[in-house]
Amino acid sequence: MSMTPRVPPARPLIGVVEDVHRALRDDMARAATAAGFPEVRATHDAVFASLPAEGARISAMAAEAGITKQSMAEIVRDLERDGIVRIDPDPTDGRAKLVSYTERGLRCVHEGQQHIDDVEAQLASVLGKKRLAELRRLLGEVIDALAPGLDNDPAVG
Amino acid sequence: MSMTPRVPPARPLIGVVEDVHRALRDDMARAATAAGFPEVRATHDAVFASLPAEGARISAMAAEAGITKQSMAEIVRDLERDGIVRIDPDPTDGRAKLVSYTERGLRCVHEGQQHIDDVEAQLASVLGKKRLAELRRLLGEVIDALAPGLDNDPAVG
DNA sequence: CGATATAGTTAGGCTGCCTGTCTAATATAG
DNA sequence: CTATATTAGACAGGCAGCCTAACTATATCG
Repeated sequence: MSMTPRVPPARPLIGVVEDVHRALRDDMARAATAAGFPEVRATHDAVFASLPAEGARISAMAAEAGITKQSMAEIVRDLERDGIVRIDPDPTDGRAKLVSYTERGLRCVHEGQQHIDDVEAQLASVLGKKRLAELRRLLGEVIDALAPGLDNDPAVG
Repeated sequence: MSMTPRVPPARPLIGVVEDVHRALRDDMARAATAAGFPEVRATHDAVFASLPAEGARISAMAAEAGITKQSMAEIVRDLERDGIVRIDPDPTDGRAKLVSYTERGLRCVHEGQQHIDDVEAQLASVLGKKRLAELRRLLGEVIDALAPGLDNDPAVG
C-alpha cells in the first residue's frame, strides 16, 4: 500500500512523551505560581492525590501514593510549613497523626483542579473532543502494550 | 447532541502521560538489562543522544543535552567506569577531552536503538500504523497547545 | 502480662541535577 | 610577545526527591 520506500526515522515515541510530560508539568507549575501557590511543586501532587478532604494519616497517604512513609512525611512537613495542610494528633490513635487541608490548602486543590479542567477544555477545543478522547485511548493502549505483566506473573522477583 | 448528562471525570491527561512515560522508561531499562547493560540508566540517554559515533567533547555534549558541564562530566565518568565510553585527551586542544564509544558502548547504542525500533514496530502492530502516527501527531499538538508564549492562555491563574 | 504489629521519627545514603570557584590551556588584543 | 579574555574541565558543596535501616511510642492480640 505504502508508496514511500523510505520513512525518515520518526522521533522515538519516548522522546515525544517526555516532552509532553515536561510541558504538562511545567504548565501546572506555572499555573500554581500564577494562582498564588509558588511553593507547590510537582512532587506535592503525591499529597493532593492521596489526601481526601476529610484528612488521612501519613502511612495511608504513603501507601496510596506508592512512596515510603518517610518521603510522604517530609512532603507533608513541607506543605505544613507552607500552610497548605495541617497536622493534628489522631484522637483515636496515640501513634498517629491526621493530615488535613487548611483553608489555603483547599483553595490550592481547587485552583489545581480548575487548571486541570481548563487544560482539558483547551485541549478539547484545540484537538477536538473526539481526538482528545482518541489520544487518551491511544495512550492507554500504549500502556497496555508495554505492560510487562499481562502475560506475565505478577509475582516478579 | 450529547445524550450523556454527566461525564465521569476523565483521568487528567497529565496522569496518563506520566504513566506512559514511566512505562516507556521502565521498558527501556528492562531492555538494557536484558541486553547485558544493567548499568545503563535513563540519565545516560543524555550521553547517547549527544555523543556522535566520532566522539565529542564534554562541553559540547553538555550544551547539546541542555545540562551543565559538571553534570555531563559525571555521567560520562559513570559510563567510562562501566566501559561504555572512553575518555582521551584531545590532541588538538590541551584543555579538552574527547569522549568516544568503546566497542561495548557501540553495541549498547545499537541494542538501544534496536529496542526503540522494536517498540515502535510493536506499537505499530498493536495500534496500527495510522493510529500510531495519529498518536504522534496528537502529542505534538498537545505540546504546541501548551507551549508557553506562542499564544498564551489567559485562563491560567 | 508479653509478643507482635503499626505510626511515625531519626539517621544516613543515592541519584541527578544545580551554582560557584578554581586550574590550565588557548585565543586574542595591543 | 606579553596581557587579558575565554574556554575546557575539575573540585567543592548544595538541594530535591526518593530510598533503607534502625529506633520510639502506642496499640492490640493471646
